[in-house]
Amino acid sequence: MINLDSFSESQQEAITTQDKHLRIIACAGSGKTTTVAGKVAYLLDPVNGFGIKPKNIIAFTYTEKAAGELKNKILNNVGQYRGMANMYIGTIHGWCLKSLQENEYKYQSFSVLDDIKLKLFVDKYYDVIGMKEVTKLSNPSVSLRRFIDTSLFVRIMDIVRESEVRNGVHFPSNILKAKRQYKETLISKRYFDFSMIMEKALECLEDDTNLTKSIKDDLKYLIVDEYQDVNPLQEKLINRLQEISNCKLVVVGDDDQNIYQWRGSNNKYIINFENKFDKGDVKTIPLSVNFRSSEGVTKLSETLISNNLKRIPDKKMESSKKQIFERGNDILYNRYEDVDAENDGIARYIDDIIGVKFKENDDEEPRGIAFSDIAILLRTWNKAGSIVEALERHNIPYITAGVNQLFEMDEVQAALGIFYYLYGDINSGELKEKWLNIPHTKVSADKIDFAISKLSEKNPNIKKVKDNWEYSLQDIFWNFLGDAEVYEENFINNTSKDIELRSKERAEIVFFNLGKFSQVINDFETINFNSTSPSFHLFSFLSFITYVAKDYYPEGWLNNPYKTPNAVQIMTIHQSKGLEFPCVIVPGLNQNYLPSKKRGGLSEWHFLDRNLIEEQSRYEGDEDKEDERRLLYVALTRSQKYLLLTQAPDLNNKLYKKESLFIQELTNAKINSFPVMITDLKHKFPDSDKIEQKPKEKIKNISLDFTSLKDIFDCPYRFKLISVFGFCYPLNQRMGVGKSFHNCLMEIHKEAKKGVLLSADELKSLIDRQTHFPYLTKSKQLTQPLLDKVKNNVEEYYTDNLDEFKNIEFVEQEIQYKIDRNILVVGRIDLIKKIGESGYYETTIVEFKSDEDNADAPITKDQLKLYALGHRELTGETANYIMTYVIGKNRPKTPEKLYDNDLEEIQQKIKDAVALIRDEKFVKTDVSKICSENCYQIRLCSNRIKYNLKPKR
DNA sequence: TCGCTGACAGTTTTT
DNA sequence: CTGTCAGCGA
Repeated sequence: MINLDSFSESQQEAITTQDKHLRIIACAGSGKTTTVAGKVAYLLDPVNGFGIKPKNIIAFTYTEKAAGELKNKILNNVGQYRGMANMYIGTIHGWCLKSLQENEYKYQSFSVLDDIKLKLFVDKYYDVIGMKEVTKLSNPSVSLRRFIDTSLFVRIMDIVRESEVRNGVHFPSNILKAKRQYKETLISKRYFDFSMIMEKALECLEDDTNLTKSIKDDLKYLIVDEYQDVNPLQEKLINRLQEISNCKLVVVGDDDQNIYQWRGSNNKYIINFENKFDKGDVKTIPLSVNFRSSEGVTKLSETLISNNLKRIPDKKMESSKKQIFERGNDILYNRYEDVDAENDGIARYIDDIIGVKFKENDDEEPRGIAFSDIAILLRTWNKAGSIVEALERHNIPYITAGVNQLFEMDEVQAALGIFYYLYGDINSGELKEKWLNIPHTKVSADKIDFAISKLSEKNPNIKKVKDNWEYSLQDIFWNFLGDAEVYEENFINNTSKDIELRSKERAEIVFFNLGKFSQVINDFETINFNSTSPSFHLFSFLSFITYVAKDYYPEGWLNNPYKTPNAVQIMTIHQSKGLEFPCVIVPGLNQNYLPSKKRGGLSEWHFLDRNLIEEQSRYEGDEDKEDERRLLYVALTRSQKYLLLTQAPDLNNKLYKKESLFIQELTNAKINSFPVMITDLKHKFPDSDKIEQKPKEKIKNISLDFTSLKDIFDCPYRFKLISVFGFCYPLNQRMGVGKSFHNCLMEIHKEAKKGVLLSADELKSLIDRQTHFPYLTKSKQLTQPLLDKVKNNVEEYYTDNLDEFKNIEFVEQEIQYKIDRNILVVGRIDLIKKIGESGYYETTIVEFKSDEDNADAPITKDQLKLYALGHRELTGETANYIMTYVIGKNRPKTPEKLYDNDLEEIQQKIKDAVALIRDEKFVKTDVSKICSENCYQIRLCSNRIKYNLKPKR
């Protein structure tokens, strides 16, 4: 199955060593992911006789993106191996959440708060969440302030839980009290934050729980990628998993690339890994050949990093010399008069290098370097602005996380105006003007007037609104856009072909920013929907925007996750980790920038005693600048061949005048003429050697769940609005009915599968536990009917289906299905039933819908067919029937026979859908029936005009 | 060349 | 709040 010949000797050793704990020290560009994927395939391969199944392996990665890449490579290696959905590949957090929810039913109804929502939550519950307890060390009468110090509080809570307490000391009582109140408040509202997921999972593993048992039985190999970035809590969890299961631990990483120490990660775990085990049980395999970079790049990087003392001794990095190093040409260090000249020099360099011949591999035909082959790597974002200006002067296309502040954009100001108007801060004329001021808009003044007039129905002071506490800002936003006919096409002004293209992009940016604003509303309402009267809800939202949101939303980024345009990429060094580029530019090599100045100002350490935390200094940066040196090391090793380092004194900032001390270290390289210093701006690359630029084809991995597929099947343009632009649906009080049903049934089925029959009381407490309506407002008249509805229907389901429970084969079975090399469809099947005797039986895949869903829609059949594909991947068998069960009506539909060509059909349908995404053909479905019946997005779609539809309100 | 003083400026981000 | 640096006096 797997061909070892394609791997280097040390890679082969890493792959085939299976009887020891393994530390793989993988230098930059050493083919780390490929090797790990090879290792997994090797372990699974029946030929090798290890008897390892997918469920015996867990692989932790640092990000979901990395997980996707690893998963993809593994799947491409193992071929037709079955049951791959049972192997966990993902983040530690992801695993913890999944395991918690599978192990303890009560956590099923919990959700995880991200950064922004967490801060909103903390601000909302300021009085009880423990923030007031945290006081200044120098002056205990000063405590953390609401809104202003929220980030500090969250950071302190993270440090307190994720770091290690120094031996012999413990936290003062106020911190402990704060921690307890913080956790209790989150739990009481059924929320986790990221640390708590890990804490709870660890607690779970410390007892003799089902989770502990399943780990003990199943886990044989635990792979941890990017091990240098593990923090103390994660290390504890990893150790615990190993201890319970006695599995082999495989850690992969590079201590020189630890750049997240300020987030608590600790290099010592990878450095001291071998000490954890007996000598004969553990092995270190260095992957020291860098297949990415030329010898020039590797030597230069090595010279730099050798100045670090706290690292694994005797480390080497050798270039595979796949890229030829051309001395004096590839690696440049340019110094300029001032920053303007520096930025201009960078732009001219880019102009110059475009079209230079480049080969990924020796045996390839060369292509011309394209814009997308070039990355500008920054230490801080504040450098981006002036570089972008220079690139614009030179007409060089670029993509960046965003230079403009979200709330400075005209369209966002206009959107915000809707709410200022409702609150009475601006008048209708001012609101109208804001909308008509958006550049290139074709939205008509009359329609704006109409939309404004409609807003009067939502005035929070009129009686109808005042008495109804369900007041959705999101809904107001969508309806305004609909009434005003704010469609994407209304921002495209096509006069000439060239302008048309740009104008299309501009229209997309407008919509992207509006989508981002929709997410701002969503973040706010997720936390604050159920608390206040309409007028106070509006007031709080505007306060949030004015005082808080600016800091919480640093920028709106326009990054299409599904394609990489041919443009220079501007990003931070941190973000560039794991990436590679033929050409890397590192500007601003000044003291205080790279290495950056230590941070002053009010910090968490004014509230939390430094002496309590083991190795506290890593949070703040070390004296020897080792952290910053690693950062430059990461930047340099992103380059395959071309590297431009620049420096110039900044006339406007006295801190950035002196050259970085790292330049000295680079110059001290023993190799002659490293680096080559020039200050002239002449052409470096002769035009005669250049050919046409040709971007490298970067096919991104796509992982799709049924929700996104459903959007594409129904209407690709809806997919664009939701998944590309990011518009969010309004929240409402009834939300949670479907999920409550689903969770109840899950617990019932899981218990039934174990053979447990529930008493009436047990069923009642089950329903209690699983019923959750996160957005119910204070007006209580809805609460009881909703609770009754879930209760009655679930109880009825239980009694009606007692006989069926013996046939349950799988509950909540995860599936994945690989469509082609880069597309993975994932999902979870509610229920699979198996009826009959051995040798002759029939399987039925069941999907539950509540009566509010459109259970009869053909799309539901597609969903079931897709699950059947996943089921076949898992078991090798094709299910016989598919069936929908409508809970509200408590009546199953008759199972439908499933045919082989059903599976082929759905497979083709998915392929077609993915092709639409890849080619960005987000066409509007041209069927008025679909548009009118179930499309909320019709408000933002020109089909509304075409079919003259009035959206339901 | 050393020490003092005042003015100035002010990260990185995933789960 | 605090690291950094230019300017100043000795």
